[in-house]
Amino acid sequence: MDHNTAEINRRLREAGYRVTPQRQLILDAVFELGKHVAPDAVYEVVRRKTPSLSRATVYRTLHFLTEQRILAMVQRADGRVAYEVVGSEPHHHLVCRTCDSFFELPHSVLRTFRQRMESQYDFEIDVSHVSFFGHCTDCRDAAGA
Amino acid sequence: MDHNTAEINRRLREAGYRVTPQRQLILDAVFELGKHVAPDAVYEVVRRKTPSLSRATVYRTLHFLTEQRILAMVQRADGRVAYEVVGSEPHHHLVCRTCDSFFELPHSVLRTFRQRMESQYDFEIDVSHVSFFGHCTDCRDAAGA
DNA sequence: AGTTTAGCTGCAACAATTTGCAATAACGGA
DNA sequence: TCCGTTATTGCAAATTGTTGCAGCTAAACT
Repeated sequence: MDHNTAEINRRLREAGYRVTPQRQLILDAVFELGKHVAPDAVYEVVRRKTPSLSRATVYRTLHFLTEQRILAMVQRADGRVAYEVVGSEPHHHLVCRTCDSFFELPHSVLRTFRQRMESQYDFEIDVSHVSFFGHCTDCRDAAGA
Repeated sequence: MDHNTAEINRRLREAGYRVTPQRQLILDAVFELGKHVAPDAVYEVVRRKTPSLSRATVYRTLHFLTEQRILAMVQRADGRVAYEVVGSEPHHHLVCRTCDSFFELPHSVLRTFRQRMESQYDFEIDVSHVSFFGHCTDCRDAAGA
């Protein structure tokens, strides 16, 4: 896991926020855990290093890092949310409502759509991550059988 | 509020489910409350008529009616879910992450996108309702000032 | 109308998430 | 390096959402 902590810390401080050990631990945990990380999974990881760190801090920090565009909030099929690190290239997901599996889509599939929304409605879609829900081949086959 | 209760009841019974007073009350409440209805708002309404009706039943019924495609689950900017009645024509929303306001989009904006996902990935997107998150004109102006 | 039976509800315990508040500590300036 | 300001944390309580289970009742059949 090779994220540029210094750069992120600089961004936060520049915006008037503080870089606390809790925030660093939580961000490290999300990096370590990879994609679609649930709040509880983060809590389990950070609590091993710092048992005093509270659940409330995990939730608040995940929200905070999302506001700062360091993390992206992703919606899971069951309605709960998960998080992942905002990479250099945005990408999107097709999430199966039945089996909860997901497929990645390149950003390009939304590029023209986004531009259209911006010119037509003057609304700037946050494309760091978009999830589409539906049903994958396998589950459709299983249901239709 | 002029929804065809008889037609919905028929559909449910035909599928082997029961039409209970609780389900009717809850569906009426969603109709009455309009768009993007939160579970708790439904609970508050139905509890006035039937105080014994439990929160669990509200949540379970909202899920159930969503599975039956009578309601659609919509994602709010804060990650929580809300519900609305599935109309004859699907539509979508642009939801502002800052002020939580939303704009309706006609289904046509996703028609070709959906077809592409189906032919390219064999994934059938559930288009009864899709939410895009981002920032509206006003909030962008306010932030950028 | 009475009986059956399987779907549905209420309760209560539990899990997940948010919030108020007092104590703490990051960080800029002396 | 110490200090003061104020963002941030931890705790505990409040909200919000889920689940197991035992009793209830809608719907079908007679």
